[in-house]
Amino acid sequence: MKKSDTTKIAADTLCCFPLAEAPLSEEDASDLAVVLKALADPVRLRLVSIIAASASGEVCTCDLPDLLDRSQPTVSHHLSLLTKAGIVEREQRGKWAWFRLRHSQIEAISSFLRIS
Amino acid sequence: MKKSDTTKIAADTLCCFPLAEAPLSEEDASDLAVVLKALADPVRLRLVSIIAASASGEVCTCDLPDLLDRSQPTVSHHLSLLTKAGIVEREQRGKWAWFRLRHSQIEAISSFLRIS
DNA sequence: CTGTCATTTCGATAACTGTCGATTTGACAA
DNA sequence: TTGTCAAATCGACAGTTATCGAAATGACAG
Repeated sequence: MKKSDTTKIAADTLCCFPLAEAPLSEEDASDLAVVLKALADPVRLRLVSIIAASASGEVCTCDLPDLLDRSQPTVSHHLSLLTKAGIVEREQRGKWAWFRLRHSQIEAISSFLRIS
Repeated sequence: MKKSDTTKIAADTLCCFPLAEAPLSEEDASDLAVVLKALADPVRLRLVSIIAASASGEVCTCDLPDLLDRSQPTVSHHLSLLTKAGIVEREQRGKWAWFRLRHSQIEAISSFLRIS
């Protein structure tokens, strides 16, 4: 995959190299680590679970600083990482931005780990 | 869960709070992040894939510095993190230590993320 | 075009993480 | 008990990451 494509990191790696099939190359491992690192943070896990658990499946950025007890720039930073990792997607609607999960990417991670 | 139990971090959290069910508490999110962080590193991903892909399902520590191109203390450090996160388990056999995956923990992570 | 308000970017700082050489600990054989 | 070799811990350092206030950018209404 191209290193320059930052919007769907490792999507093709996830789909093509199940964990148990063969030892990962250094490059594939690095790509995958980017996606997993995006999830492996308490604030981002809460962020993802807030979106996942919301009735409408989407959340307005404007509510997140309060819900997460973090400043607005910090929330923006975490949303940016999740977006780059392809885990959430952003939609501008009127004055505010809304985020929803990219279920396919989360499912891809889940499948990748399904080795038992 | 008890913070002091470092050998099976978040195993009960993983089993009981699927991602989409409700927003994670700060504490649950921190516990989960520990497990995901253990996976979210290129060296540790390669380590896990090497074990998963091995015919016998286990690997001798003695081979790992060469396979991973890292020093013995560095490999030991990564193995320690994976063990604390409950992702691998260690068995002393004669002079060497062998590691195998704890499939249940990896499957737990996989299930936790299965929200689609 | 201008003002307002949401969001990102910048800059700085503290905390965390990966890495390795050196040392210590630990298991086993004789 | 002692010697040998594997593995963990220690100490140090470089690179990364989370965080926030301040400033810049961007979207929208009038």
